Amino acid sequence: MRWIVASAWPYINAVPHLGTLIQVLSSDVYARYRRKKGDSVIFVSGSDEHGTPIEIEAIKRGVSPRELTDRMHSYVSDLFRRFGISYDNYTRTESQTHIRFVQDFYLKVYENGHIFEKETEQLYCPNDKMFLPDRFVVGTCPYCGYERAHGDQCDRCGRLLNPTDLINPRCAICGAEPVLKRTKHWFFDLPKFSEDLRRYIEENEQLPDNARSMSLSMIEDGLKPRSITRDNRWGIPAPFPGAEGKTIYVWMEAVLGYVSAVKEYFERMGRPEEFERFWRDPETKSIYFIGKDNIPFHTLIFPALLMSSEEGYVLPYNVASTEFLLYEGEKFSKRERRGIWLDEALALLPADYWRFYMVYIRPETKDANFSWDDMAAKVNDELNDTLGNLVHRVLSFIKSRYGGRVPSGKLDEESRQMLEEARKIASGIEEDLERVRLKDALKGLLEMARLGNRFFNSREPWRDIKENRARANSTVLASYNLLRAMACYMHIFMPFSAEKLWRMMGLPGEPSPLPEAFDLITGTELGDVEPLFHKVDKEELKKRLREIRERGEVLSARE
RNA sequence: AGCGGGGUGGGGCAGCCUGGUAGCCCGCCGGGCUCAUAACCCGGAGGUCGGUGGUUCAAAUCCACCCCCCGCUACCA
Repeated sequence: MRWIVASAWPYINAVPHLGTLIQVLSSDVYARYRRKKGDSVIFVSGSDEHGTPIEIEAIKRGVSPRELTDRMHSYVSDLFRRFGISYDNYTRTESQTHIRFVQDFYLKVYENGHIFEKETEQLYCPNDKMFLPDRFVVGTCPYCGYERAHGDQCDRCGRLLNPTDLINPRCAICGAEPVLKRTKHWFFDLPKFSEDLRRYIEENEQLPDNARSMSLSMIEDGLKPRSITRDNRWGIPAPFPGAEGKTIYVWMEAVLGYVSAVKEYFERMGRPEEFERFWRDPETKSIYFIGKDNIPFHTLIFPALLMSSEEGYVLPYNVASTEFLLYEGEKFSKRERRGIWLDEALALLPADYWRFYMVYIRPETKDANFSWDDMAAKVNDELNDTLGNLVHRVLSFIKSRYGGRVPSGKLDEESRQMLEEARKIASGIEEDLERVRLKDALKGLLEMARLGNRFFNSREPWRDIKENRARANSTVLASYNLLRAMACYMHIFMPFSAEKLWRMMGLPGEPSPLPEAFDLITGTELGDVEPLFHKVDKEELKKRLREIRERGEVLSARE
């Protein structure tokens, strides 16, 4: 089976925080699972680097947008690599392949008659010489009198606004008074696809309920044409006749990155024809990991765009969306330095600790909360004590009582039953992964560890070793093989630790594919054994985080 | 305001779609073990499932209304 696995493209005007990691990590777990099942997987994402906020950030720093995004792209790529994200291609919207692809794509859609132009009036800053997105106009709220209301919404009274409603409107960048100016834009005729979209959503029952209900109700309410051009300078030039000086709206081009990134990957591999095999084979399945705010883009706009190109691209098979992540009960806020940014996270703890905890609290049904108390509790009590300690007690037992060599011989009935039980838990893990219930899947791994602890306790091999060697052998052999299976599943969630465990167990290469996870191994010579995890001290971590910020040790701390 | 999600023992969550007297992890209390990172295992106390009303032999689970929290509302990305 062929799979395209993707995560939403992070907008790289700043270093991403832990909330962004949720999607990236979820998609990685899923991609790793599919590969370990033996599927053919291409896993892509990239930096979303066009648009007004980046242009402004660049002005603020006195560099060109391209210089800024060059730097950020390589910084962010490296962070993802260090988090163990196994992208086949993490690219960027400035990639030549992407730019050309987007232009060709929209020209095709244009020729197919799904794009029309329309004149509108918009606020323009004569000083910065640019049209201002609603968000970039500030002024006094006509309802509550709040003086720092934004053009789209008043942050104090919450009312939705039009930028022209504001009293005394100002450009958010320079403070000058904007003027109304006529401008022409190109629109995608989304409503035309309403019926096809409805059918698509209704027929794809694997789409999650939240995505389905939200999408169908939007169709019910009536879709509107979506503008695909902007008056930005920093972006992909719109290819339409008469659209000189216009660029493609970032959202409308970034979603096409899912296609162009695969194309780029295979071109680089020297097998361009594989691209067609992935994207045009109706059997190929694609899955997108996103936050719930992106649902309409992935269940409505993106599929409609793919339909409108008439190129036979496969529509999204699944859209795995999550709720939001809060930090100590509040929203992440860069301005108030509330949250944890990815480079800080890696300076605090190894990637696997974050991978473990982030999947553990993945906001699958409701907003989740990051708290230091909870994080320390989960890492210490579950990852370290339950899982880490099982590994250590079994391996060090083999070291001290068996000279580091796993016994060979036969498993007795009780040992076989234990492994049978583990196999059941493992198939539960796979079921959960199939249904993209990553949280439960991870808990299955802990359940295996509990099973192992229970087994080891009740069998008391430290007693048998003196009186009943054969029974002790069976206990140890079964426990060792349980660890081996666990390493295979752990590899999906915590790749670094799983590989380390594999080495400590004296096994060659990487943890095996899932179908081989329970093949019985005997007689192995262990490698060096040391604790797989250690406990964390939340006060220490918080102190360390303050230090990192005070000293500006990482980029996000200096931004 | 509209739309979507949530409100379950001290904390964190599952169950609700496919109704049958509540499950998991942590914490707490008591016990066991000593191979292990003061780790592990066993037992126990503790909730009537936001509120009200309804459907039903039976509701956390279905329906209605209400209260509270969060997110989105399509030119922020």
